[in-house]
Amino acid sequence: MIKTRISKNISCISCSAKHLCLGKDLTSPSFSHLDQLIKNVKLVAKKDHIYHMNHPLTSLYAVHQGSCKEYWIDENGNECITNFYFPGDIIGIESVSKQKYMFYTTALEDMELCIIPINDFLESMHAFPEILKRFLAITNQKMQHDHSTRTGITANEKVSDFLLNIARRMHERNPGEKEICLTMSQVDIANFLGIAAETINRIFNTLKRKKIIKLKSKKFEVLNIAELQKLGRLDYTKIY
Amino acid sequence: MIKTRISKNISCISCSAKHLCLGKDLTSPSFSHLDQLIKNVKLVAKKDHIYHMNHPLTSLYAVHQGSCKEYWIDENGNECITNFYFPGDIIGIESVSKQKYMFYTTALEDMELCIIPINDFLESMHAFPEILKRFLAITNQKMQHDHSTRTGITANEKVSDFLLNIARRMHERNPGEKEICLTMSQVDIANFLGIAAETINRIFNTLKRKKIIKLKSKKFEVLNIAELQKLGRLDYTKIY
DNA sequence: CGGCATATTGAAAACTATCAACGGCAGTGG
DNA sequence: CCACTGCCGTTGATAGTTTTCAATATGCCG
Repeated sequence: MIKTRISKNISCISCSAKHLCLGKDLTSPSFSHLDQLIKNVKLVAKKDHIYHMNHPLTSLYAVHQGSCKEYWIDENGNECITNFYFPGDIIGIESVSKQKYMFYTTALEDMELCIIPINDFLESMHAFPEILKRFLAITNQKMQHDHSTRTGITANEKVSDFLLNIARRMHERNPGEKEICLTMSQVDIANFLGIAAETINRIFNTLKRKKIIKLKSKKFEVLNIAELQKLGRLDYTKIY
Repeated sequence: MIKTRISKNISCISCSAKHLCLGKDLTSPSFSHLDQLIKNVKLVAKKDHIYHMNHPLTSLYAVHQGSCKEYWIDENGNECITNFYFPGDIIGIESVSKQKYMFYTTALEDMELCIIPINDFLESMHAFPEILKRFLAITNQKMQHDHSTRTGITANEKVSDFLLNIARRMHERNPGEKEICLTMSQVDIANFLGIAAETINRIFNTLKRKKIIKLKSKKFEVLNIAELQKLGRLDYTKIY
């Protein structure tokens, strides 16, 4: 198993997520600058923290490989999951202006994260309008995404929207692959959606019975996307 | 009653919401620039639209006076309210990068809105690092705010968090006044929180019976803030 | 003074959480 | 290598919450 540590050498140019990440839409000088900004990779072992809530914000991270969950702890000690992140996602954005991390983030599997030093990055936005524009776009996209994960009202709607959200994001990252690995547990999904884990499990079973999804252990696949959208509540025209 | 129209002459310098709005923390050259950027005020009558979903984004708006609701319409024709805005709030932020409004917004009462032409404003961010910094701070604040309105799970938690949210924002705007005017209807609150209007009404009555709030017609007041926070779920350390 | 939107209340139905028990699987340590 | 342990997923029964439906006030605006 890998240990959490810092490693060197990484390149945006050869990254498989560059069509989603910070570098998207950047032209030559901006892109090169960004590529040079990211010098180090942080390796994080499954279950380890990427950062802790209230710690000073030193960098944003771009997920290069793996997945993680973002959460806070309520007054009763419950883990309240706020987001899941996958390759190409930037984590820490909501924490920039307070200069401290607003949440905890832990790896759901062994991860590789590109370190984006925050001060260098803020300077880059001033120097390169394209980078500013891209950052605003990512921020906007995050606002829309975070909103879209909270549209469902009933448990059925929430679960349907959640599965479609995951399926869509995985499709962006690997269009050829229909089978998705759900790296988070059902308990994690329950905490994220604010419903009981048993309810999640029962809805999964119903969806399996209706042949709308396939799910075995962590292996997940949407079989009938139209039907799943009908069960959900999300306005898909707003996302694409 | 006022008609929806454009009016002239407005000044950030004398605005009562300048400690909350775009101009907050700006020093002399940036502040003056911002002040000059905002040339016109849009007057919107109660129930009229400020903008329509999917229309091209021409400007952001700063609420100068009044309040409004932001919403979209789901596939069944239900109005899904995503936010309420009050003086000093900037509306349209989530729509910047797509260059079209992502939601409908209508006035809950007669309003005065400062028009922030989007192209001029984007240029200002390049020219004045302070304005960029302030915009990033507002964007961050919005992300945190939008998140904080979605932490509650049970109906009681949602209503408690909602009332505290409103009370806190009104206190920022008018610290001396304990009595708050709830400009939105109970049906609006229901649509916003994703629970039935009858449930809202019953929880309001329970809170009144317990002397935690006072509520008569639109006039609202928190009588026991500590108790209301206990009923809610929000982590208040993250907001202040 | 209507007429319509909003607020209120009760009763029943639907939904979801909770509690409890069990099976399977993976990682740990002997 | 195997037994042990703990986490995760599964299922049923029950309790609790919330929605829905229906009927009745209340209040505001023209």
